[in-house]
Amino acid sequence: MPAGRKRQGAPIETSRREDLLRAAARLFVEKGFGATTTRDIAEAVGMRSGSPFYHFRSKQDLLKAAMIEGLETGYRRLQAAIEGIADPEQRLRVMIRTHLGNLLEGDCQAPMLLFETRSLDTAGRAEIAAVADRYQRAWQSTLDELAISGRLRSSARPLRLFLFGMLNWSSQWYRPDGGLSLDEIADAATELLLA
Amino acid sequence: MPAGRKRQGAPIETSRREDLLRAAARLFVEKGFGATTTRDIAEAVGMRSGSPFYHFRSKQDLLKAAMIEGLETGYRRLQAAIEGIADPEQRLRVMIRTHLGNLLEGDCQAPMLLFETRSLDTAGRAEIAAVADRYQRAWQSTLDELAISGRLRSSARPLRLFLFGMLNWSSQWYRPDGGLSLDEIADAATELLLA
DNA sequence: CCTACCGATCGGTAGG
DNA sequence: CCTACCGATCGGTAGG
Repeated sequence: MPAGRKRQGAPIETSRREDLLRAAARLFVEKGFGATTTRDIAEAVGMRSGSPFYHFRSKQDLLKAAMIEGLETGYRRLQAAIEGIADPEQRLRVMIRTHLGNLLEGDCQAPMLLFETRSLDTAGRAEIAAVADRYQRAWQSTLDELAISGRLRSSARPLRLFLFGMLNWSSQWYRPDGGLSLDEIADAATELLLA
Repeated sequence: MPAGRKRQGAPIETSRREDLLRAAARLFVEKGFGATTTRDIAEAVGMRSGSPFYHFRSKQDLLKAAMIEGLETGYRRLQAAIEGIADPEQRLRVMIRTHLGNLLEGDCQAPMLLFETRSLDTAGRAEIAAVADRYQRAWQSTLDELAISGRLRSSARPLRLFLFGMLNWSSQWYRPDGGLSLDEIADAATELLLA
């Protein structure tokens, strides 16, 4: 039986809701949305089976909330990282490194975004797409800037998609102890793109 | 009610088993393994709920069989496509194009391989990894050949991983009517890698 | 491959 | 947030 249950009232644990979001993200990535039960999630944070529904209306709602929170965190980090960087080459390098950080150092919310959008219902998918669009626009504008001044290796259309492929796929093979640091990966990807 | 059920004995439908494999692959990609029921799969080929278990011992078994079949088909196509191509640059180009074909023109078995290995049990995962290894080795040897003669843009370690990222990620954005053909994607990816 | 069925599990709720 | 619970669904099986 879970020994970690605490009395209420201790001000040290403010946000059980966020505990649920993080546990859900991790489990959805590990086992998939369909194979994760709301009981798994409850148990992961030391709750009883019915209690997640005090915080979220449904399992779908939990998925959607975790995704939106992940996207907004990632976007905030990206904006903070590139603030004030005028040179587009340097800005791209920082964006790539930050994106890898979002993906590989976070709490699984970014990988979940990549591989569980199919589990969202139609309404949720539209909501996510709107938030994701902001993230994409930041990239497109930096890439456009580089393309205009001829500093990209190729201005062909699929370049941005190739870049996201390279970076996002790393969530499938990256291991923290794998002998390849995030900085090294970021540098190699940047070099491949720049002329 | 499904109108498509047929009497047995007509020699035209030999392989109900393969129908199941194809339907399962498509559904696993669309909804995920956990969210797909064996009833969904049965219905997709016009069977009753219990009948898939005449062909496969379990849902896990169905997943494993579909993956192994997909891998072997893909490997056969790759070998057939590069047979007799001596120039490694041209060979790489053909491999890339063939891989995209496996991924985007097949019957969903390749995309399933990319995104549902987590749903396999440990034994199945090991079995798949062994078959997948053969596929990877074909790539590595061509890339090595190019690296030695200095024809790769970068000989850094993550290059093969970047390449698979670019290609595999296309299963997330490619649309047959999207104005970008498989040949164009393949050419763009090849150019990005070659010096 | 169908019929008929079982035990287990799951998302979700009422009431406190 | 827990207790206690419900209806529905699911993977799988026996017997033909």
